[in-house]
Amino acid sequence: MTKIILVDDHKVFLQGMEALLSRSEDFEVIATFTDGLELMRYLAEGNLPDVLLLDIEMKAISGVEVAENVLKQYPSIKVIMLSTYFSEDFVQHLMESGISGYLLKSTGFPDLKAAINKVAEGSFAFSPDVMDIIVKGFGSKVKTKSASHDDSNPLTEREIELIRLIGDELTMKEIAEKLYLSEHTVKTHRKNIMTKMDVKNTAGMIKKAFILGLIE
Amino acid sequence: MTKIILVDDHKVFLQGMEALLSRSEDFEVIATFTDGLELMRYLAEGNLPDVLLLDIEMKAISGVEVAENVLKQYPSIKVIMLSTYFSEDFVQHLMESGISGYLLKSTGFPDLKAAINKVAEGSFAFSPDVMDIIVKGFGSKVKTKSASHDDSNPLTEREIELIRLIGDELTMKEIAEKLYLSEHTVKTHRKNIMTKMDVKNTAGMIKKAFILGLIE
DNA sequence: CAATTAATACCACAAAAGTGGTACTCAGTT
DNA sequence: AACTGAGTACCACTTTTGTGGTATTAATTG
Repeated sequence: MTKIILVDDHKVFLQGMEALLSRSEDFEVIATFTDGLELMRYLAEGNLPDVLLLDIEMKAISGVEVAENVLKQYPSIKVIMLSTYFSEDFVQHLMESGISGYLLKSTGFPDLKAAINKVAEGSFAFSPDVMDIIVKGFGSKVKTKSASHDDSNPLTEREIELIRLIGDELTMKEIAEKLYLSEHTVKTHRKNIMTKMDVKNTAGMIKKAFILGLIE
Repeated sequence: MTKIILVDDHKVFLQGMEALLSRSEDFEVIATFTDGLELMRYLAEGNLPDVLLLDIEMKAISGVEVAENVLKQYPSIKVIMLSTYFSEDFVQHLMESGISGYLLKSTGFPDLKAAINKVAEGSFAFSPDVMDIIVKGFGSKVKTKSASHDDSNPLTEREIELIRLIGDELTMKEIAEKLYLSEHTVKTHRKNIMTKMDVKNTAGMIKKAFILGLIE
């Protein structure tokens, strides 16, 4: 019997998943949460699942942060990320943090069940598309370590704040006014953000921020 | 017994919803689809549901287009849109097309069931947050019809193509080269896109495109 | 056939974004 | 006490976006 916790900010999804998983004898959904903070509180009370299914796109705290915290504090918990999209560097970063799986939501339920079982047994489970990326990624990593960008990615809180304001269509000048900062400062932040995110322009930044669940 | 069709490109979500709905005597899920084209084909064969639950964010064809086609061709079908986000003008536009409901995925299953029932009876169902927007929106619509932007929104295929390329971080020049167009043309397209989408800059455009399921 | 829409192309100017630096301060860490 | 990371600030320069027009063509639709 595999004990599972589900986290996703879409309640219907959560309930649907619970219904599906509960039909199987192998799984027990011990709790569901719509945000990472509640989850952390629950874990702190000593309620530890075998597998944690974690949606990546969450508003309050991004799924990535939650995953990292959980893995650091409770290394015995197997974490499977669920996402609509995939992003190469992103998956790599998460793998270094120790996730056991990364599945796309376009995956069917049978595959999901199989994935949970594999992970519960200590193995790994990644969507085929994701596997491609991983394999390719690791190949290029060995060859061109230097060409690889800053993979100690973490955007600071301030930077994420900036990203959101940029997403709200504010210009650097407007952001500077709003935050009582110099326009120079804001431009520096944006510059750093783009370097960290490895994007070329605003379009890429906003798109990636969306994929990473940083905005909306 | 309400006949339901579900459309969402996340298979797990689809299967979860089906499981949940099937537990109730009131509902019968007659089919599920991961894209709009298959749905249209199925409807064309004469398989008509009472209620169509339609995810808005879909890659191939956006949920909005699907909704409009369905409503035009099969006015008897009640359409409920499911979305992660809401956007004022967007909801208004859809309402003019005749949708019966617009729910956020953060809605719980009980509310969803209630919504389906209401809609099946010929009523409407909108998430509370969405209601706020509608009420506010209609207020301002009466007052400042002129201030309201172009609500005959439809982006052309070419425009959507451009949006995707912009999202891929290409500049106007690069897009022009790629598409064998003059840079002027590309700029004109972008200008029109921004007017239609009612956004101020690239950041807004990409964000909205994401929300509308136009990219990724 | 007239009207509309999509796609194309051009112009000129203003406003931002993007590039590539340096550098200071404050907290927290080693 | 030295180091690091986050946040702040500045400079100079180039490129791209964004604004606000006009206009032609082909295709579609009323």
